Amino acid sequence: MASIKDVAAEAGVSVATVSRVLNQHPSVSQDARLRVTAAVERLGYRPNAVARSLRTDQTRTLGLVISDVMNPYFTELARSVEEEARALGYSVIIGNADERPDLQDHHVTTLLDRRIDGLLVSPTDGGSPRMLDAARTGTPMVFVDRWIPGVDVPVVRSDGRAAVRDLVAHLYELGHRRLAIIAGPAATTTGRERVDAFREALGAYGLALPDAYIGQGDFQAASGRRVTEGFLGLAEPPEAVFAADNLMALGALDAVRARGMRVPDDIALAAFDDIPWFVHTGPPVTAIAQPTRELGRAAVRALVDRIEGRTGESVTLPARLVVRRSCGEAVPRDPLPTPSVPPVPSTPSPVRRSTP
Amino acid sequence: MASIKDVAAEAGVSVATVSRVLNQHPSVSQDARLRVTAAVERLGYRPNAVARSLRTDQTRTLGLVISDVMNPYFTELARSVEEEARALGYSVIIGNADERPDLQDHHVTTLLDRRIDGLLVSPTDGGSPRMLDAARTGTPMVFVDRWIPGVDVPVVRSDGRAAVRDLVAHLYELGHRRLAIIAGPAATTTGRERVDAFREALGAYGLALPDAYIGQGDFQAASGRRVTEGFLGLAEPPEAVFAADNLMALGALDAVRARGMRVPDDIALAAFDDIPWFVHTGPPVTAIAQPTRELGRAAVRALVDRIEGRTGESVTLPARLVVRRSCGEAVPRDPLPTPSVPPVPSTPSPVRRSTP
DNA sequence: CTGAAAGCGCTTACAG
DNA sequence: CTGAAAGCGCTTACAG
Repeated sequence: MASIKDVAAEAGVSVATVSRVLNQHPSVSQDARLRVTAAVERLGYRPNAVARSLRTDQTRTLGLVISDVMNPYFTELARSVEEEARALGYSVIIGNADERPDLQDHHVTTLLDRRIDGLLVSPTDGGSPRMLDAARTGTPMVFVDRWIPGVDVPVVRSDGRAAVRDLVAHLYELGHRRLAIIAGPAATTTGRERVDAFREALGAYGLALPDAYIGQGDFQAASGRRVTEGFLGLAEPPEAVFAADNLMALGALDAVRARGMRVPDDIALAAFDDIPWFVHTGPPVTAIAQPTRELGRAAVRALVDRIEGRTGESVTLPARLVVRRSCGEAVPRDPLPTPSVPPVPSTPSPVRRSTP
Repeated sequence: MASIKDVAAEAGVSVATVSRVLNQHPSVSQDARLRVTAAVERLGYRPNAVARSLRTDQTRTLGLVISDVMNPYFTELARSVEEEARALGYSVIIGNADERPDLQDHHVTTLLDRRIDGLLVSPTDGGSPRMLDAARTGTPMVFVDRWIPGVDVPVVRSDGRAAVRDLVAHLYELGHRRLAIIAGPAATTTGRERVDAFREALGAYGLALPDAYIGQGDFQAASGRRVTEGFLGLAEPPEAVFAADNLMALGALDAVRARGMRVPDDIALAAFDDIPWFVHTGPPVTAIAQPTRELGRAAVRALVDRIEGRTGESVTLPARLVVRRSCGEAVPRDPLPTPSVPPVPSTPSPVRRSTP
């Protein structure tokens, strides 16, 4: 592969001049510029980003450590992160933690070894020593979706409290009183917050959230199935189940189906995180939608701000309820599919019905 | 961040010795080794992968350019690629082409600039000049899923011909005679092959595939919707529609639903590529499942073989039909979810019914 | 406007 | 077994 030396020789100038042309340095003669660009063209030369990084001490690369790529919510987040990063002139390297702290650690280490300019993390747990260390030693860093309390890093996330209140109101209105939740890992903020928000919303209706109605999941489908089986085996099973993410809702559907029961006739179901498939499940699933694209964008902007010496602030965007038929609403049909990424609503927490 | 010099100073040896310890070079005294490892520990030193890459001319990184991350099939492929790469000591950088040739080109260029050791590509089109160039100039490369004819690069893919035959047999058996297909882009091999296989299978039953029953899609949901609307508007609409990927099947479901019609009562539907959600759609969708994990694994192995100077051969694995209810089968219920990634069957093309 | 030279953080023959 | 030195491909003060 041609190097800058080859280009210099071909153009009859020094490598310094070639470098200047490549980096649009102003003080290069028109003549030199022309000869260099011609030589670059002839040789099909492309600068070696590795060498450039070593010299400039910047890789123009962002690391994104995500909890689980197979989760459509995170896939979409990753996509929007890459999009915004590209627009700002950065590449992104994705590390998939698969909800495993050890894997998360592996990726943080690898990314840091590669000297990425900044790190975007959706932590799987309380934070590995290496990650905490990176935060402390000044690696530009931003948390997305989930965060670690007590660590001084901006957080870009959405607030689902109002949407959870709307969901509980919706369930209450439909006559459901025994409401259960499939929680995420207590080690994650989203795992804890969604339970808290749910409990608080129930409280407003004078409803309790007994321990038996809090199932411990891990954000993976299998745990949703397991927890739901437990719920269905109770002497007094819940009338409605709220899954704290879309994969556990999938597992819940599996469990209900395996029992030969039906949603919403036998049990109501709702999920945190809306995804395109929820429009097409049997029945379509009522869900709380996050402004995923906007979260990804905001996270990248905050991180790049930090990298480039600007402030880079935390951002919280509202989530909103999307009502479908899985909680028992008496709606005959769902005529139009809901777009998976609706625009951010202007009002704090509008309840949107996918059936006009 | 501590450099190798700091470690050398701390341990009282030369950087050469530090490097030898780091790379487990045998000829280092026990004493030196101990002092170095202690110094590394104390300083929290991590070697700079950028510098190492520049020196050794290898990045231990694979590039993966994928047609569309939001497509669950490719997400799963990417996941298994990363898994296998990690097992072999490589990282992977994913570039999402979003089915856009210009984006594909952008990622290929970026990846090459970063001097990745090898490239895994699922081409979105006939191949950009830069990619073809990379293949010609000897960048280790392997095609996955899709490939470009005439380019001397190993191909790892699955063969869906037998499964498509099984699908047509299934549709025929259920009484369907007017069969249509939502095709992928003609610029992709999978786009062309699936139509060919379908046409060939129809021929075996004396059935034709008229032009009006070949809808041109682009592997994205919107095109599946558009094409299906066209089918439904025909004087003589098809009785069954075969979508060449899962996203277009999603779009087809949208279109049918928007018309106030139902699957399979009004029209049968089947898809290429099986995904976990197909178990839960209304109705569960009959699909052709690829051994996705195995494809990812095989692709990485072939690529690493090439990188490390071994041969690296093409691999073709069979796809298989998974029958559910979307084609009209008289099956009352689907008691157990189909695993999204079943083991590779030993027989060439077993028809698997998800309902025993 | 231009070039020679130093240096980014490593690895690795080479000599001892 | 060990170290001094060269060199990977760039960028960038510094001098002219």
